[in-house]
Amino acid sequence: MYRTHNCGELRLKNLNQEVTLSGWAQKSRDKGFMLWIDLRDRYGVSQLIFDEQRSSKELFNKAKSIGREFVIQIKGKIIERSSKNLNIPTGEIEILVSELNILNESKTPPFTIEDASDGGEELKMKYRYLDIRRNPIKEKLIFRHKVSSEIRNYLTKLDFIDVETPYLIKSTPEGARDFVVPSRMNQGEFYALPQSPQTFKQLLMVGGIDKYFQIVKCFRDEDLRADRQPEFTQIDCEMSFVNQEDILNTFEGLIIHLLKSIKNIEVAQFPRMTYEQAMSKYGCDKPDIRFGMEFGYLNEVSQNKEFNVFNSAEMVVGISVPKGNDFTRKEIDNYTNWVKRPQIGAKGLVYVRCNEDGSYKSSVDKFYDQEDLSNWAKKTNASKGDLIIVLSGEVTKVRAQLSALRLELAQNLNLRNPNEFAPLWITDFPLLEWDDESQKYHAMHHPFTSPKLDEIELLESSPGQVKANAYDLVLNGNEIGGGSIRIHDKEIQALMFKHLGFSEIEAKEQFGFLMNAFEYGAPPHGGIALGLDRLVAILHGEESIKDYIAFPKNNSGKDVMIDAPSKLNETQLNELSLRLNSIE
RNA sequence: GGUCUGGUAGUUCAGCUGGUUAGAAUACCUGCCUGUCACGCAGGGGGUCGCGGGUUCGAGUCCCGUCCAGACCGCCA
Repeated sequence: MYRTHNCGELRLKNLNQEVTLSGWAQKSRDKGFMLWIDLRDRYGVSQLIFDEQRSSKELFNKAKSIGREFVIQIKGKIIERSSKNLNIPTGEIEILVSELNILNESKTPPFTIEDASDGGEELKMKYRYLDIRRNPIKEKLIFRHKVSSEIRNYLTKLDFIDVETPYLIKSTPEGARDFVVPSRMNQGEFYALPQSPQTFKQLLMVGGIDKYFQIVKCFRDEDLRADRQPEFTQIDCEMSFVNQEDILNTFEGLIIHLLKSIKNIEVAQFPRMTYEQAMSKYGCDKPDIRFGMEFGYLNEVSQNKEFNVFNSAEMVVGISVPKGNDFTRKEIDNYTNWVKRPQIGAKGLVYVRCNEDGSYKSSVDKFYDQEDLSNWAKKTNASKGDLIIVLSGEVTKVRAQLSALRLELAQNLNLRNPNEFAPLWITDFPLLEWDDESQKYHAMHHPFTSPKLDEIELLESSPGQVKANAYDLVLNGNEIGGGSIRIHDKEIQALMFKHLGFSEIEAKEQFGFLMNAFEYGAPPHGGIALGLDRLVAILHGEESIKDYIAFPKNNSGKDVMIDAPSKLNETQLNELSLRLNSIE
């Protein structure tokens, strides 16, 4: 037997018990006459003690030879410490070791296995298995498990069933780039890994599985970010005989359940906002509503004066920064430079200081009098002591710029409290989105999303105006899920494909199986997919999903630990009848 | 595809406007230490300054190229 107890559970009440423990030697403190080893396993740390008087010379010397991260097994007696450490749960006891067995030696690890490690990101990725031994990473994995098991509990209780869908499926040109897998048995042909099990879950609805869920890996061959990995996990759900309201309520309930069961936080009913409202109030479709700073539109009160920058702008829009009048000139200059970076792309910013005496001091005093500025303050809800920041330009650009600045300001003013959770629904997304590159409309959500039926005639005349029965779940400024009521009528589906620029033949080739299924009594249905990695990270108070994935990829999509992706040898290529263009 | 930041000891970093033998902390090794828990004290070993080229009497430092890492923009139905 390797162990009778784990390293985290022993307390004073276990005094005088004989125990066997196994684990890793985290650290030894050799005091000459006495030697302590911190023995660590998944559950905690227990202190082992060896000394000149109570331990045999042989045992004492063996203990001295133990290096960091040796795997050892010991037998010993629980004794009370004569100097206690109340910082750790096991700090009142220690184990007087009588037998020591080295199960495995270890090289000195390249970084310290401690809560605050000295290792850098890259190194820790390369030795991910050592990083996982550290509490912060280990706890994140455990936290993820808690979240996913609560999700299973909640959905199972509501009669959802977990159905697995295939990973080797068909490539489609819509949406993100597919990861592609060559077929050996069907030479020259390729599978694609799913970007989501979308069509399969709809087929399950046709199959009568009226409540489906799956916690499932999805794959997208696009560039990475802190919150984006090429393979990621979705909580994929679909329901039949439901309308949008049913779905929102069901999954609002899921988030409420998670916040309650995991964070012990009660949240009220989620606010709802249409896409149009969100874009107008916050300039983006995933607003962080933990703080205000809503957009104030200033065209009326700023144009037709002498200031040409604003006069020629399509949109003039500002936000009021609470207590922003405290900013120094230098801080404001820094924000000016910040918005001028190519990533933001603004030409500059106009600011108005709202002084405590009720007067205004702006960077455009030459063009605007106190009354003008007081109108700006009204529009942006600014009070004394605030700072109004105004940007101008094309609608889509200036919204994105001011939205980014709003988040940056809130971040710096500590208004984005990671322990506060502000979920909301964004509804009524546009059905279609114009794509400049391909010069055609494509589905904003996906091609199976149902249009608002009363707007369907607009598809011909002004396709950009048609709204969809589509919704996103937003948490603290992050999109953590999105879904829609699907089309279940083959005529409407055919109409959609037509408007997305598919010929009948193309539509049949790519989605014929779905349209066939719709010939056999497809129920009305809809669903949602939530990003598990993101949800877990945000619930844990972080934005980067990397540490919540046991073995993540780096910035360029590589796994530096196993060195993937890697080259195929000639034999493998031949088997697949693939030949590489010379890339060397 | 683009913008920016970084690459110096096992590790994390410092190294100014170019100038003796490239430093600190930590880790590692040795010795000492009668209750440590970030133990302490003394000593020691450890460097192709990412790589290639250039400028210069002289390059870790300046220039060009390149590779790698990270953040962001594009992209992500």
